[in-house]
Amino acid sequence: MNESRNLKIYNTLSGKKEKFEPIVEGHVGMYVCGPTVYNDAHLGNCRTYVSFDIIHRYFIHLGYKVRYVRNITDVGHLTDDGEDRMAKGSKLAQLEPMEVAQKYTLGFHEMMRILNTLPPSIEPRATGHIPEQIEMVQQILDNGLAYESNGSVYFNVPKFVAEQPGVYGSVSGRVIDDLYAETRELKNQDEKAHPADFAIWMKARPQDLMVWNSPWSVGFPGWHLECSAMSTKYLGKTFDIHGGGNDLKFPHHENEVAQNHGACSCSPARVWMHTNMLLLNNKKMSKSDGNTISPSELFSGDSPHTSKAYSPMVVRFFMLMAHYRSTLDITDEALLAAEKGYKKLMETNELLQNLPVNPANFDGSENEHDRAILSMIDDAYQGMDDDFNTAMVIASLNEMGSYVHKLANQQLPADAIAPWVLDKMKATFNTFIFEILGLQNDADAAGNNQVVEGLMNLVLDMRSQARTQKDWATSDKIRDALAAIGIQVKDGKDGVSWSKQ
RNA sequence: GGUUUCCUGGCCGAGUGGUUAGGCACAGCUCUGCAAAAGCUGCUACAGCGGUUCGAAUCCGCUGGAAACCUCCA
Repeated sequence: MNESRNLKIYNTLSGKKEKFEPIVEGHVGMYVCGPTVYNDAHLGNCRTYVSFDIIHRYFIHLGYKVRYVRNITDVGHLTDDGEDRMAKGSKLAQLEPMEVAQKYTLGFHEMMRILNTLPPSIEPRATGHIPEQIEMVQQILDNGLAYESNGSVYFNVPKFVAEQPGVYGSVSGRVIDDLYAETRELKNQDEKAHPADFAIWMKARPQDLMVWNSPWSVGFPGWHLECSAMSTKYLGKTFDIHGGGNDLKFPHHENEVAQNHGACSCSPARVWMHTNMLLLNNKKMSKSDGNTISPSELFSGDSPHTSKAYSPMVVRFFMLMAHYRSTLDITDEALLAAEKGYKKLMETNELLQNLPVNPANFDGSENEHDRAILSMIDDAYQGMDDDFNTAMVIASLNEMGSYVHKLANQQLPADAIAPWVLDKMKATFNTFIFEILGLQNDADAAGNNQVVEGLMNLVLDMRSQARTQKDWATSDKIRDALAAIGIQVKDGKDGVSWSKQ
């Protein structure tokens, strides 16, 4: 456990950054609302889960034992026409509902793997926790905070507000009176005692396919219940962190909190974290209104919004250049900038790891360069400690990168930096880039082929010979031919290197 | 209509009551057979108008603009 850290996290409940204090020393329990698997994962989902991946990774880095729970929603959400989403998708495709869920679950996992996110500790499915949800409905009924109406069960919001004041509205910052004033045309309004009430169990209609037996009717659980039931089951009644996208604050998270209170009179999570939206054309990306670019379109370049393909790691890096609580606008120009920045950082790290550490002629004193580098390392940690500010981390790494290049180019003598400081910088780079930011080096994957490596060495060796003989025609032909197939030759001071574009 | 958030240099994007974020682009230079690559240097902004303050881009107010939520959504 790294005792020196002073991690602060922005808590939606208080609207402030708070020092993180785990409930159980050395352990972190974190629940994040997962995807609904009735469609391909879209980039917005990816951003949220990349953001929480960083949080997950940093807790691990700090030495916490983390239980990270992220659910798969494979049932229970209604569409505008009142039909269960999963059922709708399955009817269109003539597939079993669970077949649809399985297909998109696998696709989601593949996308998470491509983006190099660590898997959660537990990934519970809503359909696998129907008994737990029924039990929770019963508890809420027993506590008098819900009522049955025509086979469905509704959460009694006004009663809850009266009995446990100050809770409802605390996540979304909504005022109760405003909520009550929003008398809209909603579904099943006639069954509800109050417009603000919401279903925790829905009686099925003939067209609903995914249904279960319950004490009240054959039906399915309410839209927010799964997270309440599953977080309680795996993390306890009160746990450290609950996260999700900004757009889930209301009604999803608000109702979730109400359900937990309604069941056990206790607050589910101490800290609520919300990630901000990914923007396209300066608007929220959204499946429903078509303002979207899919991950695969981004990776293949097959989109009207981009000029070329971007690798998953470039996309991940792009996301990390912004803070998770800020909106992030996707533009081709910004992606291009991220791609260059990513490649440069990777190359800088290669350069750094290959710098010789030479303690022999070091005089033992700590100089201004050492202090500057140590201060930058500290900045990187402070960035993470300040509500996971990855943008600050990247800035610090880039600043250190300037030193790396100066050393590599001998603009600074090799012994300008204390050996132990250089060692520490090497370790810091590796730790931050690969462990905490979770980046992978695309170049490793591309060049990790002995045949290619051998051929390139041969070709570049021939070019070097031609150059020694001032046979520019031959050397330029080799260079241009390689460029034509996307390989860039880089003539450096200490020899030739190459990279795939 | 209600609630909330945001408005930073050519672009993206951090941060802060007084001192260079960083990246990309651009310009100059170094290196180089030429080019590319790489490095160095430069480019110093904070929507507008008021107020608080010794001092505000940072706090407060107003105006303008944008977005999110209020309906499934990460």
